[in-house]
Amino acid sequence: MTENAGNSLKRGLAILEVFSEDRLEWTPEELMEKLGYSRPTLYRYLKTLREAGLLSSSANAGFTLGPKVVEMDFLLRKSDALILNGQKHLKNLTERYACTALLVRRYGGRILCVASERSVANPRSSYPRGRPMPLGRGAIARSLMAFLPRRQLVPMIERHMEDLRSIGLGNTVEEVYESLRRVKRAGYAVAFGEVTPGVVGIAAPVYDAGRSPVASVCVTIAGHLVNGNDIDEISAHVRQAGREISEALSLERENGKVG
Amino acid sequence: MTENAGNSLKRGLAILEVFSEDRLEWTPEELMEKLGYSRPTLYRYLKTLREAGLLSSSANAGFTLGPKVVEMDFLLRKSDALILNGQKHLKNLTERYACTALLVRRYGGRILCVASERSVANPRSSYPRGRPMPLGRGAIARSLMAFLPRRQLVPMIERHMEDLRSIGLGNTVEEVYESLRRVKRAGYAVAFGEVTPGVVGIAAPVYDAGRSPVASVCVTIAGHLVNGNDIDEISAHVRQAGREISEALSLERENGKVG
DNA sequence: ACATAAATCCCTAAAAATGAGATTATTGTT
DNA sequence: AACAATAATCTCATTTTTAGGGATTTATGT
Repeated sequence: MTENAGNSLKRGLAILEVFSEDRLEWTPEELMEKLGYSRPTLYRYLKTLREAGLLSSSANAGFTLGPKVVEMDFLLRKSDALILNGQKHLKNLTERYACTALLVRRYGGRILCVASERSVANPRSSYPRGRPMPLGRGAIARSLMAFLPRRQLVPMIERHMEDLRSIGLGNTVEEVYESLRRVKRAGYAVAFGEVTPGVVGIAAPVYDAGRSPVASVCVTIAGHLVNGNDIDEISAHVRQAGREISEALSLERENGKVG
Repeated sequence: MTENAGNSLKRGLAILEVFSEDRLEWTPEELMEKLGYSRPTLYRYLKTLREAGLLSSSANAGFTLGPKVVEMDFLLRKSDALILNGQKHLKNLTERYACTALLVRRYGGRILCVASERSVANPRSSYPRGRPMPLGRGAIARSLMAFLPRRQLVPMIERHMEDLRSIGLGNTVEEVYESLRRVKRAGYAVAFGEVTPGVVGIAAPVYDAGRSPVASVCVTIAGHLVNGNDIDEISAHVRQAGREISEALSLERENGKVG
């Protein structure tokens, strides 16, 4: 089904790709169907992946992701410069406002929350650590898109034109592009209830060393808690956090990784 | 260095194995040395793993684990029956006592915390989610070992004889075995400062369907907060939690996975 | 004990992996 | 800005795996 011809590592890893929020469990039969692998081949892959701890099979049920994932996640939290440098800024933000603060990383056409802190009991924001977020809507997505170079940006706009139009960013690619230019000039993005109804998102980009942002720092806060002035104040802090994290990242870069 | 001959999936996945808490970052050069792969081969693997999001490379630094790990961890949290069923029991325990409550899973010769809750500000216990725990010491390890069948147990005792002796479980394999039998009869394990000084651990096994426990539920609590009676009380709750989680797991098993 | 389904084994043609060495990017330096 | 040093990629012939049909074994349920 998928065309992963000729590369047994890739073919094996493709199995990990089929797990998603709506499909947390797969039987060998289903995997054969989905991936088009023959029975013995599939079983060979599954065996290897299970031995590596990446998959886990419980008798009656099918296969799920395995405990090695938990271990790797722990290691990642200890090694990801973005998380390590960003955490304290998230703390600052949640201490100052009744909000959820997120670090969202861009990778391979997606954006993904990698760290979050919150100072409100019932978080209306529905994107905990690890859940991929929509690309076409929300302050975070926009704070990343707006700062991309035109070459990367235009195709992305085209891909998400429908969403972008529906939130009123413009009806043509050029109009959207212009809207995003304004976001870029402002240095941050604000969204009112685009992702979660009633929740305001305020996001600013984080840079690594290059021209394109690698991540976004974002505050989500209940709409009824804030007015225009509050948003101005918060966004100043969010931008500041974005700048400081960026600086920390590029410093680390220069000196080579430290410790 | 490692003998992973003839299996490119295995060889590729072996790269993920070298990441550890003391070694969060690897350069290609180091990986070649460690794994004994040729330069082009290694780079091919790295490319594939990076494309899959499992690795991430930042220019100046080497390779680290990648964002896909975060995503998979999110999915795992949503699909692991142990976590799903156990979470509320952890909550119960932390609400009742000023403690940290853990779920620890056994896999491939290791034990690994997969979920934790805490009701104390500064957690003395040093094993957050994802960090592999020592096998030879601590209530958790013992609550898992004690319930293994002799065949599996004896070699494990031998492997960890040094630790086991140092905590006073016995000087010979037979003596340790007898001590563990007593733990089994009691139905739970208690440890005083074996893993973290000043911290008491109380753990009970969790079963899946078979004879050997698949996990352990554990409470760690500051030693100065508890006396003998408290420990009796807590351990009753911990055992109860273990039983209830086990029951939930085997029910799910019988009916096939539900959700 | 028996039937049914699930997982593994066996095998060889066909395809992919491998690595030495050359080549090309990338980065840092004067 | 040219250059040196390093890092990453490419080429290609050879060797090694891989893949998958079909048979077989093992597990599972009745």
